[in-house]
Amino acid sequence: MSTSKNLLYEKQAEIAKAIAHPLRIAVIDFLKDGERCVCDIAEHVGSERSNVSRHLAVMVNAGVLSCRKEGLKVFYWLRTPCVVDFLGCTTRVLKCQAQEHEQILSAL
Amino acid sequence: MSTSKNLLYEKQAEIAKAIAHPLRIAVIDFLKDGERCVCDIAEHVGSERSNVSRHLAVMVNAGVLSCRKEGLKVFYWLRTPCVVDFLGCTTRVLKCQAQEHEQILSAL
DNA sequence: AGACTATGTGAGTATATTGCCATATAGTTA
DNA sequence: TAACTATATGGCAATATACTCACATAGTCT
Repeated sequence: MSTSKNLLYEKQAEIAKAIAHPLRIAVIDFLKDGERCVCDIAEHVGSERSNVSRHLAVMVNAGVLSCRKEGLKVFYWLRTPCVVDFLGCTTRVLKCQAQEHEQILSAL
Repeated sequence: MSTSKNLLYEKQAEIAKAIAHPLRIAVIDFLKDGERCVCDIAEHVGSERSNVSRHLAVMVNAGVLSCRKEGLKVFYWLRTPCVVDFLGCTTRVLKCQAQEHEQILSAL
């Protein structure tokens, strides 16, 4: 495999890693309707602000989120809405798994 | 947030985690054209078979891949093609980042 | 200026992930 | 049966990640 391909895969993995956490997925799901401040996000996902702030930084760093300051608050939003589509893909995978389990059960 | 939602987010994160590795993304990209055996995958991504085997197991466990045995070989394939779309999403994120960097450069 | 609110960060601990080696397992072929 | 090939797995060391607490920073309001 070429070096440029490997570099691409690393970058893509970085983005996937930035999504691959229950709390961060909860944030993405919360932000699909528009921007929110840290305090609202923290309350919604039920975690400490310092913790949420760090998770948000990870996603901004990977290019998944953007943010803007307004007074005391910092608002975050999805920079590329297609990450929401990915959540749809994961539910498809889960449905696929559930169907298989059903088939196994009905064969018992 | 409800407990069922949290359970969903955890499952979704598990799937994202199963994708979030350069080698595993290389595998997904390789499998988009159809099933392949471990030895072919290992050669293509340029890594040890034992290592590749473990990564494949992670993805099967998460429901991203399926496999079948044929003689000595084990063939793996994408169980839900939409994970390939996710790779497209990551490249969109990267393009978005590149454009921003360009804008910054041209403003210097 | 001083009190207050929202957010970010350093440090430490706990836990998870990865890669490598050696070895086990399973199927093939002579 | 013995040698061989493909794949999987146990154990270990190195590294990365996550959470919590305390504290720092920055903006607001009186």
